[in-house]
Amino acid sequence: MTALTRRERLRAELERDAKAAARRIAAEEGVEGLTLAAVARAVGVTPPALYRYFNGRAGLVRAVYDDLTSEFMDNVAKALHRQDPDDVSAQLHAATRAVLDWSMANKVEFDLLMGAAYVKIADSEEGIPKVIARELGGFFGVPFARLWREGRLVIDADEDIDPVLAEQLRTYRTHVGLDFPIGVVLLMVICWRQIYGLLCMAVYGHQEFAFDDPMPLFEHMMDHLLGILGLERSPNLRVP
Amino acid sequence: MTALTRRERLRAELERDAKAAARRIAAEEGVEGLTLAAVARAVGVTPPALYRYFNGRAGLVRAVYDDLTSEFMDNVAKALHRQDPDDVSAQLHAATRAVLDWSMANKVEFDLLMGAAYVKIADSEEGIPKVIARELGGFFGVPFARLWREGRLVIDADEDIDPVLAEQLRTYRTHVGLDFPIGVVLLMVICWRQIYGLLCMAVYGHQEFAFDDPMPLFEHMMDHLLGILGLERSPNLRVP
DNA sequence: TAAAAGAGTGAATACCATTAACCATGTGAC
DNA sequence: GTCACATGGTTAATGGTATTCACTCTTTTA
Repeated sequence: MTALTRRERLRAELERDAKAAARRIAAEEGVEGLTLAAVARAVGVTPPALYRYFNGRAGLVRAVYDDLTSEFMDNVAKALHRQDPDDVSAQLHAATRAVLDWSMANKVEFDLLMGAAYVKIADSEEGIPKVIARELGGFFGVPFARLWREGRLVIDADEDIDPVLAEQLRTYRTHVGLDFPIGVVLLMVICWRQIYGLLCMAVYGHQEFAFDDPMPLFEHMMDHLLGILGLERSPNLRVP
Repeated sequence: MTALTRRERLRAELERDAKAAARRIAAEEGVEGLTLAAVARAVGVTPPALYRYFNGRAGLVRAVYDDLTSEFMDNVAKALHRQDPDDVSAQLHAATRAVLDWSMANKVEFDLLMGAAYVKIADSEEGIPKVIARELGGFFGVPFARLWREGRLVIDADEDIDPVLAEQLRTYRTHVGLDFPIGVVLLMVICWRQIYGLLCMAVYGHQEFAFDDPMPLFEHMMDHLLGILGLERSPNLRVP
């Protein structure tokens, strides 16, 4: 079965433990509190030992980042697949809500994946990490493509879009691997702008003094966004 | 004239220099690279000397934060007052654009004022800093109040707003010191959500691979937002 | 003019990352 | 089974950071 040698097994275990500890420490202390020394203490080795597993502190953060990407995307995908396969409204609603729920429950992780901390990783020598924006774009592209095929979307004609913006939308479309008109891409970006704004507001808490709970604003926004897409709030939304 | 003693003058000078150095270092190295030691080197003293001026590193960051708040608000106010006093469209457009321009030109500073780094300041023992969201809300409240008085706005009636959301909007209204219906407040929040989303997207660069220049999306958004408010893009917009 | 207040220094402590030299042990070839 | 080698850990050293404390020098002021 497991053709793993003792060494390989121990290595895999320590790597798993170290990443788990790193994730926990980051969540508790913030990314800046995620230190090699703390992780080393948590797993019972000396700090230099971790250099056999990660490329220094930057590599550790990068490893956490990679894990988070899968966790996040899995989460969103699960929320979507919990819905009726023909209920696009429920799919979009649930997936978007999953993004918000995960982000609120994992604020530090959000900062790493989709916020300010990302910039610092991208700048490091660890190479440009998988860009979540791309994956998420491709993910949400599926229901948008369906809506487009079904002729539900009211979009701008190519020639009505500012040429510079049109070029950017085409670049986006290529990178994310979509194949519908840039008017649809524009619609996606318009939706994402609002979702992302709400996310950052909620996670970074700049208006926490009034909007302590983001759900009312979220639901209000979803009604609006679904409306833009010619949809109505689904009566069959399934939330965990 | 200057009833300042020699000591007071020297102190004021060093404090000014230290904050200027801190601002420069933060912009170049990021907030995490803003160290007491670096500032001490820049102004030619030893690190402990700075404890006579700031409450440790947290106090230094806080001092920079406070300076940035004024700089930012001045900037936005100037952009607004450059416009025709009766051209609300131009005022809103220019003020919003000033927010974007400043943020793009001062990404680290944006992170401190309106992004993730703020959270860490707010959490520190330095006390809750002036909340920029409040000041900005009060600022943009003026043109909104005018539009409301002029009867241009199409808003939801109080009873059509979800009760929980309505309560949050009332709290926001109170804290920011506005006096129009919560439907107008909701309109402000809807606009801000989009603006803030665009800002974070542009500053944190998650979609930089396609939207390297945020201006086309910004102008597209402004047309939309002005439309929501029953306005048109002003032909007399004055940008610096 | 002498006491008090203020502003800086140097030393000490305690974190942190990172590298280098070194040692123990598991692995695999023979 | 034995032995060379790769692997994964150690300690020690370097250098960066914040922070506190004791001390000195200087300016202010009573």
